[in-house]
Amino acid sequence: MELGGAYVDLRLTLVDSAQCFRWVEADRAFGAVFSGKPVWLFEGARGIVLDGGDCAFFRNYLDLDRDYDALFEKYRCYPAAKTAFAQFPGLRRLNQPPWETLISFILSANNNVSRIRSLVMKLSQALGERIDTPRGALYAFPTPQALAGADETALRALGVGYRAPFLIKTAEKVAGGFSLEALSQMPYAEAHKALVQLPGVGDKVADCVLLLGCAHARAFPVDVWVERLLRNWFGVREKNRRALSAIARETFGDDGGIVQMYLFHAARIGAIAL
DNA sequence: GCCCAGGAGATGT
DNA sequence: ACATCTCATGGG
Repeated sequence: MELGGAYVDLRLTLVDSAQCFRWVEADRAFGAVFSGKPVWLFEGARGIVLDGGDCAFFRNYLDLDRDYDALFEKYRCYPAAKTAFAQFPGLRRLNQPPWETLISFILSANNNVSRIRSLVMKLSQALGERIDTPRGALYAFPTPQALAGADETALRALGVGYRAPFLIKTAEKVAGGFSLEALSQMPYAEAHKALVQLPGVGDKVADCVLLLGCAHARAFPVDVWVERLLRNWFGVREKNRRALSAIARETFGDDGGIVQMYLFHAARIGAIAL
């Protein structure tokens, strides 16, 4: 089934941009499990082709109904942003399920991208349902119940280290009724305040979850790369990251988080100087 | 062997 | 409120 819409660079969007850590590549297609069903995405002659899964869901997942050309126009007055837009055509902000975004970014704290991906894969293989497809085996992301019931020692054996109790306690809260779905309906500030109540979730992880899992495009995560970038390209003087994020939200406004994604990736791979 | 990684939590001031 | 320490692990 063809999704249509603008050009999407699947490898960049699903893997290399480090928004998501659970897609596997096989035979020029990208596979994962959603709602218990295997899904493969690949680039066809007339746009993205979806094999399995719901068309409307993946149109939203890939943010296909957003006008990125209009967004580029809106923010091209910032030289760093203009450069990043030109470097990465086909990069989209993913709208992921909030649960897997939450757990993935708890794992991201003080960690590197290749290891985050390795941990997400190991978690899925250990605690998620296996589904065999013609292109190979896929594993579902562990459910809140599965993770809440996991043994801390077993999680540590997978390599998650000191984050093991964070994962279990947060999973217990979600399994116990903490509504992640409600976050997308709240104002940004209220949703952020609710998220940082969860163990292992600070300001930065909360912003990643809001931006990539809760449709809050104004959320502006500030990590080491974005901090340097804001100081050197935008002359921001604030000392701590909370203040930096607040200034960035005021500066960039409603779609600032999407700009952040381009800036982060450009900074991380060295495409723009810091 | 050392430094770093899409930081967060605990503690001390 | 703000600065400083510690926290596992393995990739580069």
